[in-house]
Amino acid sequence: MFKCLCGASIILTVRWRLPLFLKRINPQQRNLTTHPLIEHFETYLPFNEEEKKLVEARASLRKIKRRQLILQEGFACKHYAFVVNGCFRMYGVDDKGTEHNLQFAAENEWIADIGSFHSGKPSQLFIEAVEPSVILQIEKKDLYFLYLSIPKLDRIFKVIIENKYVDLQNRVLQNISSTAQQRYLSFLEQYPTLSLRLPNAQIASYLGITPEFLSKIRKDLSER
Amino acid sequence: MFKCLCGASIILTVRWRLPLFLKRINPQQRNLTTHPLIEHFETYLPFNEEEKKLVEARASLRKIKRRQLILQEGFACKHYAFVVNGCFRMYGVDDKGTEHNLQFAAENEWIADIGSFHSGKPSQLFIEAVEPSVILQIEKKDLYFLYLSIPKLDRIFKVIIENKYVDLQNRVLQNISSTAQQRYLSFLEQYPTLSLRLPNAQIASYLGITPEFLSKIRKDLSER
DNA sequence: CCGAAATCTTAAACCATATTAAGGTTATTT
DNA sequence: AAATAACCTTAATATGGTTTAAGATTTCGG
Repeated sequence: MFKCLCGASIILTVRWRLPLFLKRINPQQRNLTTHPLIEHFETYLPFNEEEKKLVEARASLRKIKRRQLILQEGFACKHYAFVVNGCFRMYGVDDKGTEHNLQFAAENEWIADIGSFHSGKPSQLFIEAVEPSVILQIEKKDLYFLYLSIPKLDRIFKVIIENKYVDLQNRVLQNISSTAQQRYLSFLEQYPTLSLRLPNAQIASYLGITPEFLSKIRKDLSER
Repeated sequence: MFKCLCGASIILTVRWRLPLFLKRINPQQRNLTTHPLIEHFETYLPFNEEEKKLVEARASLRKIKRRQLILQEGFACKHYAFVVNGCFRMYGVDDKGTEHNLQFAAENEWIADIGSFHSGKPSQLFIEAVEPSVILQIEKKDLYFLYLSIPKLDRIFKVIIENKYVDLQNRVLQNISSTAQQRYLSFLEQYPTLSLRLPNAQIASYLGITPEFLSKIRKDLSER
């Protein structure tokens, strides 16, 4: 039940009300009895009532339109964003103006430019909603406060980022050792639902190839 | 002075004696008054005497020969290794038998297959000493004990891995957006000392190119 | 429901990098 | 110091992937 090292079981309480527009966006997909962030944290370790209140008070809900940016190159990354609903991409732009997708984040995932967030320096990256989305965002001072008042959050975020690190490392290994076709096939395998939600051009950008070449790969694959 | 959020200053005590062979390997490079791991941790947060003893009791020093493996594909990764002296590479092997370097780790860096370490599952990776080296290694049960008895270690390792994550993310961005020449130049810039210690073939493998092509890149660069 | 915008596909020419094979140089071991 | 192993370079050929340009299809906003 828990993603890390704790056997105790949890009793969920009905306390938090999801705004209407959230239900409209995706009415059936989510259990509406708990605050999404608490639900997320409790997949790692249990939280008591006081801790839950601390978290809820410092996370603010925000609705994001398709194509809206929540981080722009040149600005510091001010928030950690937890995706309640929808999907985002984080990308960099090279000198020719071409975008390169570094990461996608859908429901129950975090997205932020971690380096810029902690250093306060201008980011080199963009984060854009690829679907109409809802996030819970936490400001730096609030997250730091939460780390101090709920020490197990250090543990939880350590585990979260360890898992992201492992994924990223596998991606690097793939990038330096496989052909584009192999990378595309493992993307489909690793992110089957994402691959249906995203335009192919976005997937191509993530794989480090042109949309044209992905098109060719898809043709080759379908002809077998 | 500290790498994270704490202003207090530290008083170093002379308590730990480095074995002779370590001084032989690299006599002048390191301050010999403190245990290397404590020194490392205290660049993040200060440790009291009791905490230092806990850490020292659970880290074991190990001397590794050049080309010796400290992790092999098919075995679980049993230790977190902190490099006191020397240099390691972590690599995967593809179906053709070609090795692909994922990461190097020199003095004061950690190296482990984090996924395999936590899951206990067989690793797909190798970790090999590229120089005669000395490490301090911590077993899983000891590290988990330390996490429980010294909670700030959660914080410290969270920050360590956040930094590694940011580096890795930059590498992914480079891989999907730059030519091999650009990647080689930024490798030289980012790791100037490593680039002198490593054989070019190892650097090529890290960059995801063949040694022959790196050779051509170096020729092109020298002809300008 | 329409028009505009975004997305997907095809194909030819071109470029970056791999492969193969060979010879030359530098370290390590004995 | 010699022998061996590891490492580096060169060059010809082959391949994976890009570029460009154009047309076809789908999606979205009004």
